[in-house]
Amino acid sequence: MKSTKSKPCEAWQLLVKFFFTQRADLPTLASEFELSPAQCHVLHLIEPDRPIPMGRLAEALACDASNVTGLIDRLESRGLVRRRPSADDRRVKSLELTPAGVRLRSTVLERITKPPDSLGRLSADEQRALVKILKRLLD
Amino acid sequence: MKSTKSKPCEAWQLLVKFFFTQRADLPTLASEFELSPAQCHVLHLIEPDRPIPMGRLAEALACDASNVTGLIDRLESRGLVRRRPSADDRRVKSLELTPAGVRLRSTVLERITKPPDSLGRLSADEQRALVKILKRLLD
DNA sequence: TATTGTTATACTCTATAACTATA
DNA sequence: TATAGTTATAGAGTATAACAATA
Repeated sequence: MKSTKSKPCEAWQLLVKFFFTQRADLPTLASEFELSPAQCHVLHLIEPDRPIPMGRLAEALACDASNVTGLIDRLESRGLVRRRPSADDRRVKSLELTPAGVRLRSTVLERITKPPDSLGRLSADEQRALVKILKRLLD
Repeated sequence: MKSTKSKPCEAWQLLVKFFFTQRADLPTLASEFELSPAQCHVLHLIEPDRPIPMGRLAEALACDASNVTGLIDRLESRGLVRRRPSADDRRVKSLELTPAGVRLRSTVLERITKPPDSLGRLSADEQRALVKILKRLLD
């Protein structure tokens, strides 16, 4: 009952492990930039020059819309994000990164998994294989 | 400036994306079992038949030890985890899953990334490659 | 009427600091 | 003195429900 039938499981067990490892690291990493894990997540989701309505951000975060208000309040008060009224529908507010937000996002994303350390040990072939596989997983 | 020099980055960018996708999914998934994301994390870290001192769990979660008290209080009150005094050092309390905890952990871990859906589309070779790569990344 | 975002409320998660009981 | 876990406290994250403005 050890490694008999569970061939397809090993891969996902490792992916789960990777996920939880990253999850444990995120608070420390985020605090380097005085961000919370959730704020990092928001920064990741708001791409530069791609305004996103608050409701769609809530969807992407898979959380209630009421959270987004406070989350964005805090990021906006730090000058990282802006609320912009939508032209089409005056109920909708779109979110966009400020220049400072764009810079911080880029810094955080480069920092979040340090490619030289772990990925540098992969051969070019392995990296290509990994990219191909992850693309399929995320499609 | 699209795919010129950033060969090693694509892999980690995808891993980051995978991580945040999973992070968004976790609250919904956890709530299926009336667990919080943090409780899922704890359940993942306490392996069956492997008691772990509270302090070491705090380390693994990369959080302050004071959190673990409340986190474990709630899991213990649901009968999923037990506190056991350590024989060597009476200050230390070790944590272990109850039978119900072991069962729930297994269910949650099977559910957390549904292997048939995304991983099932990978060939055996790809799965082996993925396992090999992830093992290196996590070592 | 239905929808977008906000507010009010309550609970969980989290860190800091002070405490206890052991060592 | 130092360490393991707890308690007290405060702030952030989260969901639910009720609300305002707009559609």
